[in-house]
Amino acid sequence: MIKSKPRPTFAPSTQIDMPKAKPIAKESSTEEKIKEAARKLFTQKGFAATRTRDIADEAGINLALLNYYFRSKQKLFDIIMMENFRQFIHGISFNFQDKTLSLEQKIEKVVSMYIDFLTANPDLPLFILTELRNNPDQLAASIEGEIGETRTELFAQLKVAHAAGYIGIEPSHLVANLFGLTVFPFVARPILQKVTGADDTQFNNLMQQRKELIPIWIKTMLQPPKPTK
Amino acid sequence: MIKSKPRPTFAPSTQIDMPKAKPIAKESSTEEKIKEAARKLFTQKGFAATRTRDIADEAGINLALLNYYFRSKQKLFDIIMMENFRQFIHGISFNFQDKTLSLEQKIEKVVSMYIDFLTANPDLPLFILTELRNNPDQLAASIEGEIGETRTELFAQLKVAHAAGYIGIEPSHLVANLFGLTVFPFVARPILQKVTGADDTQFNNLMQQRKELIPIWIKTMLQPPKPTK
DNA sequence: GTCTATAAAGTGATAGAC
DNA sequence: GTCTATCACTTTATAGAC
Repeated sequence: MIKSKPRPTFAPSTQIDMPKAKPIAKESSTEEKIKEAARKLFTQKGFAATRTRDIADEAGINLALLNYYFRSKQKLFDIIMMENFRQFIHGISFNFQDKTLSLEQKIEKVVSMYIDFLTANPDLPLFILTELRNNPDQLAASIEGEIGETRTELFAQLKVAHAAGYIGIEPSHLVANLFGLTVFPFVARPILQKVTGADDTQFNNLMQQRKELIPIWIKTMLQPPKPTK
Repeated sequence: MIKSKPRPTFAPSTQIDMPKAKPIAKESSTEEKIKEAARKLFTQKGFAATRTRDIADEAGINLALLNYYFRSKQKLFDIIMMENFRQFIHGISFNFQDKTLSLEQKIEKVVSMYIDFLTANPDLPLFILTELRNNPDQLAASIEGEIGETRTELFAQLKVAHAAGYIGIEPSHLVANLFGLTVFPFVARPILQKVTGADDTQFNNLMQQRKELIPIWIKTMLQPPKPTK
């Protein structure tokens, strides 16, 4: 049972469909099959290198159906892009908003959660970084909407803490280091495996180790400068 | 004075032209203009999103000339790709082969040189990472040729040093951290600027600071575990 | 060497039958 | 809702004049 979807002659091109609550949870509808195929290919190869025909083949349906459901390649991409991006930053937002956790605890949680997430979605960060460079402003609003308040507040707190000498690192460097240490290995995975000679299993083991190691390294950076003895 | 270039009917498609020593250094020949235009567009937008017409326009010449000189979009791309990649890893190779430097000194030099290099070529790392994911094996040989011996040797030394307890970090993590801390900020620059609120000048200042900071952080990681007192 | 014109193939999107 | 057939346009590449 699939809902009918009228095709507007002039769809407002700026509007992006938000994911709707599905009335039937388990059934993999045609619309959903197309979206999953599109997510796979767009995330792996990017917008320009992905052919709509390949998406249709991957979904096991006809090319015409793709346009029937999503009207255009661009609109389908916008939906995937938005969902990928929300997923990518949701974990940060979620953990950093938890006021019962100390800064160290927040870092531990975010690192651990992110390493699991990236292990399961290895192509996502490079996709985000690439397409975000192509649409510098499209996602400004998206970032604000998802983590705007938390970001502003947390960043202000960190700046105060640094100015007062409680932490020995500027917040900008802290953010760069936290995500550099956590995300970069997944982005540079092919090079790293080549350089270190690690196979897939060894690589995953190394990433698991980093759940413990990164918070230790970050904590050291956080320590205020020692008083000259 | 531009050299004539016969067009073979069946060019071996796997062969990639190596950069040749130019007899005339200063003159910007048509061939060179095309290459520079191609480098700019390919590096910014990737292979699939770049049109040969755009390259021709950017170079100020006709589309037919591009094919006259480089035979096909793919061959032109292969040349740019190879040159970009060699440039990207040359600095590492160069500094790590200098046997008069200690490990700490090598790290200082590589970080400093790389931050200047990435500041001048901000689009290069994302290009390398993206296109390298698309051609996993094409560059395996290239890495080996450029830094193969040095890599093997240095990595073996680090493993011995770690096993003997002289350094407190596994070599794989050291490599991941060194390049994560150095390269990642440039790759994630749009996000970082949004999150930290830094403008372009402030961003560049932060990167300059990291020339001093990253070696300090890395040195801390290198320290062997303290004996339990 | 450089151009204009055009071939040849690819690609997004639609019409219309069922 | 789903399909086949096809249009309209883009893009790479070549032919041939100068």
